[in-house]
Amino acid sequence: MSIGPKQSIFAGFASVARALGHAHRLELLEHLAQGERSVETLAARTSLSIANTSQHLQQLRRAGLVASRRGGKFVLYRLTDDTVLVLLSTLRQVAERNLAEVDRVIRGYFDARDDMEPVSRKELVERLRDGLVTVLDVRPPDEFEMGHLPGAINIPIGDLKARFAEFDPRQEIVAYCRGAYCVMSFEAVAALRARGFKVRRLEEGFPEWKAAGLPLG
Amino acid sequence: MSIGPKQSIFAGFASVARALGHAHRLELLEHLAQGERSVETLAARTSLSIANTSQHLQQLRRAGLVASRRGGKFVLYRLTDDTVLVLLSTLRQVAERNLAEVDRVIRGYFDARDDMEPVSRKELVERLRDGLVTVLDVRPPDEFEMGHLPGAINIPIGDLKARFAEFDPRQEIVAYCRGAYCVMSFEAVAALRARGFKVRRLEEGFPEWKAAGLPLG
DNA sequence: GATATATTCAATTAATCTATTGAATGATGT
DNA sequence: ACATCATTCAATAGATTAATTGAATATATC
Repeated sequence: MSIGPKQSIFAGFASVARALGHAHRLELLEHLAQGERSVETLAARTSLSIANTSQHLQQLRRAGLVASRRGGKFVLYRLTDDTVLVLLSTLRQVAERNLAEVDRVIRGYFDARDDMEPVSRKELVERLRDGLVTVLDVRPPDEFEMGHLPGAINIPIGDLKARFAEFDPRQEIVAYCRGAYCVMSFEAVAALRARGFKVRRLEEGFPEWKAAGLPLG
Repeated sequence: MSIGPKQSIFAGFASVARALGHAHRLELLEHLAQGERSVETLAARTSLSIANTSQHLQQLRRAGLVASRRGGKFVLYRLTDDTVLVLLSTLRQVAERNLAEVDRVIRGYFDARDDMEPVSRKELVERLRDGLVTVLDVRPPDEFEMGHLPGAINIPIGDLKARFAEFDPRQEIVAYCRGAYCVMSFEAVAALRARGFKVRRLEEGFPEWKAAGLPLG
């Protein structure tokens, strides 16, 4: 006998949750949050095989989390819509708050590098208006090209130490990256502070700024 | 070699998502959203064996989604906090919007019984102030006892037809239940409309009303 | 049409998940 | 201390998921 409507609905919800139930797929979603990407590029960024990447993307697509289009030889994947970002953000908040292991990694790695309160999007919008802040995007250049905060300068983390002279020591720096736990913005803050700069991270990352409808560069 | 902090964080987030990845666990969470419950009661409400219910609850607890306490012989489970509700709500929105199978069940069953826009919490707060609406809670009495909307009358769905006389035909009725797809409120709306009453559903259910900090009965 | 590139599919293996069953554990009552 | 009730644990079997490998498919170029 078939199950009831309630069970069917819950089965559908569960299938979305299962699609999020692997670290590789969450990482793929974080990359797609920066913009549309091919399988090959995603595989390279995540160090997964192309076949494995493709399989994970199929699962994400079947769950309605990503969509794809053909662009010549390439199949380009993107997030289906902004509610996927909200879902990822809420998942993160529950895990941060309630999982001891997650809390341990946050304290042991992330907070050890930057335990200051990140700058809210609202606050940064005001600071940008006043023109009294340097905005630093530490993502790779191709992600910067796909979209960035207004007035942001793009210095990938690997180039940072070679480009310290570009910063005005009198201005505070706000650094941002792909998302709340993108290692690069934490490393950038640690490195800049070690050199005496006043620097904080932006809460979350570029995708959330964009989804909030805030101005882009 | 151990994985990096980013991978550890994603693994933690993924474990929360996996815990949501089964229809039985989502149903258990919906029941717990109404209030604290014992394993035995949850098993009875969901028609699962006690051992199976206990196993699913262990997974939910390990994922930080539920917590438990000993109350004499009984172990009482509850949702860890309100962000779990937000997570469930967002999961539902993504599934509603992006999964064809979920859309098919919604249209074929739920919308077939009530395709009117549900009443928002904000709107109901205003209508309650004016005193021009009847609020109907169709959950079982024990859930009603754990908490309900102000002024609500409790008529479980099985008793509804025997108690039509209790409704003032001049007043609109707003019916609510455990959540957005609780079958009982849809059936109640269909039955009352068939009898000529003016009736709509409340958006979502009691847990969301309570989490919004709105007054309780 | 042939070749190269990008991607997906199918088969296989290993790991993980789910439900069941019966034993073990904890609390209560006598 | 023993019996009863409620719950959890451990073992097992079957189902599902993940990664790999090689084949198949789709597109672009010549």
